[in-house]
Amino acid sequence: MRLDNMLLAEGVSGPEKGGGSAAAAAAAAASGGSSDNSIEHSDYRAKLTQIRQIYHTELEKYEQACNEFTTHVMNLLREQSRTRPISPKEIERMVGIIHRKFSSIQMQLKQSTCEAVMILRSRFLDARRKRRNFSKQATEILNEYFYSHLSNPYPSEEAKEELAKKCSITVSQVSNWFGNKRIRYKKNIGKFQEEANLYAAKTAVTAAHAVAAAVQNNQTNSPTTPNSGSSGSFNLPNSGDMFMNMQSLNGDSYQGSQVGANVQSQVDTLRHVINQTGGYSDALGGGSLYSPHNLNANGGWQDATTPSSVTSPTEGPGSVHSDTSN
DNA sequence: GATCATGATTCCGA
DNA sequence: TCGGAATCATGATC
Repeated sequence: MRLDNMLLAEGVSGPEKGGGSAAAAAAAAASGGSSDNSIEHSDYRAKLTQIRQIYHTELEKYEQACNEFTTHVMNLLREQSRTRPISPKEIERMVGIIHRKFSSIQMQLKQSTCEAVMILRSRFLDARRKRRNFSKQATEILNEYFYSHLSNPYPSEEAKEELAKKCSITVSQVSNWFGNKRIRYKKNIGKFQEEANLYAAKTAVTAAHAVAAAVQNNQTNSPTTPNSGSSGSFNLPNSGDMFMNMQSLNGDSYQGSQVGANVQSQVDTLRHVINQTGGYSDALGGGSLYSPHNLNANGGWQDATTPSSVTSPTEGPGSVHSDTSN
């Protein structure tokens, strides 16, 4: 029954018209539905049609053989009935045996056809074989998210869905991408530095605006806010202190508020820009402009299992930022 | 065709 | 179940 269903689903058995179209549609869906696969899909359909033809030919042959053999046995029994009495029940039993034998052969045929289809599918539709690079836009969106959430590059389910929608890929592809990105970034931070610079610079203006707005907002709400001497402008030469100020802003004045949450992610980017402007030297960086400050001593991401808004990304063991104000 | 980049899969541990 | 790590398989570039 399962074999029948599968063959039906694959378009091997069932009505001839449109045979394999469902499978071809599945193929299109599996490979992202891009039109550049149409040649391969037609190839797939051709092979499927070939399997279908062989299956039907063999099936017909078996049915014919079954009928012929049944007739032959019936004739033999008829001849034997001249010498000994043969009951209709015996004839029925013999026919039953023959049909069972042939149906088991048919089952084998179905099984091997299924196998052939599975092999065909794996060969043509295996995602690994059909790997396609994401579009430039998709990669940019993913990278922007990654580098702007560097302190905690673990998007929530909602964020993954949002990214998937934006990039026209699946949620699992987003998960794969972040999995690969995290591990490759961690393995070779130096290699990704340039990329990080690019995306950090891209979002720097936004970050600056967000932080400036936050600072202004903070000043409006509490005029006696400490560490707010620069009035919203960035004091790059002393960026270590400035970052502490931002930490203070984020942690003290805006903790728990929506603004604070937004600023937090922007801060990651901004910190990077600060590093790039030469105002921040990293003792652990080994000459690296973009220091792996978000990785803890064990090589894991800081706060990997806790929301980034709860703990400061630069706090904790191994942080070289924590006491620069002294 | 060698090499690198990258998306997907698998295995394993927490 | 999720994420890290290793690996595979394919695409892109030279």
